[in-house]
Amino acid sequence: MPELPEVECVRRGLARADLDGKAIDAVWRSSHALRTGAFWRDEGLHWLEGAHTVRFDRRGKFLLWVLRSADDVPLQAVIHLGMTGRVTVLAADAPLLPHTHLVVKLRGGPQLHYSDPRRFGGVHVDTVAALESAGPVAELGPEPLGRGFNGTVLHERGRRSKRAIRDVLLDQKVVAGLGNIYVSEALFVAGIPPLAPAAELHMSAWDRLGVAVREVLRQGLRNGGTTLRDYRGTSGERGRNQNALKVYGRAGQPCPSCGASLHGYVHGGRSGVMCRRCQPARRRR
DNA sequence: CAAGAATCCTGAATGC
DNA sequence: TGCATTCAGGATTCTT
Repeated sequence: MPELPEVECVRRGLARADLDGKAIDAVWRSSHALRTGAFWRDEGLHWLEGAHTVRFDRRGKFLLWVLRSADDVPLQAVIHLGMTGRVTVLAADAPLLPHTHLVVKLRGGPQLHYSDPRRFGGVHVDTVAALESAGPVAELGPEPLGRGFNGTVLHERGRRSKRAIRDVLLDQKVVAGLGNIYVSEALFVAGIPPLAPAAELHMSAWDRLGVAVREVLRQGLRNGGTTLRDYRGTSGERGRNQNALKVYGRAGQPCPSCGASLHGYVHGGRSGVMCRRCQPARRRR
């Protein structure tokens, strides 16, 4: 499941593909619906025709394709990869990947394909002006790898919550870009039990968490993202961070720190992994 | 307001 | 071997 490091790797792949300034010649859309709802619509897709790429940005788990329309209006294609979404840069004559839902043909040859077997992802094109005032990107919390993010920021945004700290970290309005994998990893690194109520954490725990969140995300980035099953980069390449995960996906295996058997759990319909000895409800003094 | 469940979806993994 | 069932989960929406 793509989280911040995976989406950032996709962004970097697109930035390296040298697409800036290339105009869009054609847009093809499959008949299968992608994510729908109050925000996600197909209506803006036609704006892509004739637009050209300015750059690729990212906010949390959202990939932002920054464009300028044919009549010079600033646009963004907001792309969420959901669970199985992939953005692939392909040559002009490349065949469609399975479950391709959007193909954008650029002048001079290259194509961008959006494929997504489970269709939990979405693509939404709108003016920058509209996107700044409404929609999921407008409501995101701070970037965990951004300047000034630390335990104090997390504490400020989460300390009043009675929810489990793991649920607070998964809340994109609290901090943008974390999912199941990196939350499990960060809580392990910080030595905090996932189900501890956020309001009961000491400041020292928030500080450790602020450091740990950045550490695990940076490691994910360095390793080209985590490919447990579906994630691929813009050339179809797998990440390598799955080999570096300390706890996620390793339930039943020995804790890399103390050797105790790692504990898999489900909470709020989402699974996680922890070490009961290294992440005790009450910390040893 | 918050916690939990249902919803969307397909392919891989598991069960018999 | 083959068919049926289960599971996976990000974000939203509904229910309690």
